[in-house]
Amino acid sequence: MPKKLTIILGPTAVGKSDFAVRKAREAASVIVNCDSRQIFKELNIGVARPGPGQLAAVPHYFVATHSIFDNYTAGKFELEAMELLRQLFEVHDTVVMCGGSGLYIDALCNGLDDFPEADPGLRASLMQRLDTEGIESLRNDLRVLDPDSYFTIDIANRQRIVRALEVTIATGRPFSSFKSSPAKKRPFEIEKIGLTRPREELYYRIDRRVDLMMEAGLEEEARGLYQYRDLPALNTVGYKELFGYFSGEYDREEAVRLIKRNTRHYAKRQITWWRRDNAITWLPA
RNA sequence: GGUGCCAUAGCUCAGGUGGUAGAGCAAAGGACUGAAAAUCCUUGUGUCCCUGGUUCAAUUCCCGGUGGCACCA
Repeated sequence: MPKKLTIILGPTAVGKSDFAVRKAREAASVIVNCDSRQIFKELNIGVARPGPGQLAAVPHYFVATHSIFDNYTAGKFELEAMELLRQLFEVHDTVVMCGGSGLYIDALCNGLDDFPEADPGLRASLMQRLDTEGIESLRNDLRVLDPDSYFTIDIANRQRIVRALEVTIATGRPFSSFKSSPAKKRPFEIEKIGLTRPREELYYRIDRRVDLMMEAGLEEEARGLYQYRDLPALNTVGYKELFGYFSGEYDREEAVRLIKRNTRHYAKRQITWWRRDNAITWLPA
């Protein structure tokens, strides 16, 4: 029996979770989350984690299973999700995956290139240099150490420069030399279903959902995490804006406005990411 | 009813002594290989309320409308 992974994707607040639950029940199967924030047990309200009803209806994996202190990455997700799927396909012919993290989905479907483990302290020191010496200094290093990357990656993007440098320095091999592997072959069929809604409707749902999150106690949840606000995992829409309110940069109303706006921007970026993927079957939600 | 002020981008408003206009916010488009709900790049979207007049030319000046606000009745 051929195994099939059905991936439910689409912009935030489009209605993926409910759709995935229906899909999983039809197939008497389970749901594997591929949302980079719902995976954290410390984040609940602000990341619209599946509710008790949804969790009871269908077994969910990778929901609230990891910690914001773990330094999670797309690479780890690829490995862990592949191992999980291997186990699940021993029991099921179909598995449903649901989530909005485009990079995680691509990592799972096509695989990331196999970069060796990087030194964890290296990024911190590069970030330090970014602060003290400026981005131009790191650019110059990259131009010398890995000219190919220097001319191909987005030179205005700090994260890209730091990433290329950290791999190059840690391994002694240019970052660019790791890339270009063909897509990895997966031992199962992949079906991608993208959910869509008219932009106006999607934005209305986002605004309403943010209001509901605030009513549900998002402020308290964020307040409890304020002390950890520098963790990468807390650089997250719904939390970072409240942190700004807590630190006195603006009032609560402004924080809510920013959450709504940034969620809309996020949805737009997701739409852009998937627009180029013609393996997706698009359905109205 | 009278008088005054206002009418410009999706919103709040600048501006031009006549040559079709620009800020903030909002928004739109794009990129993306271990931070990805991250990070980065690009873009002003407009009957300047309507009609008529003056003028080579009116969004700008003038007459008259319409709508809004304020004050007086």
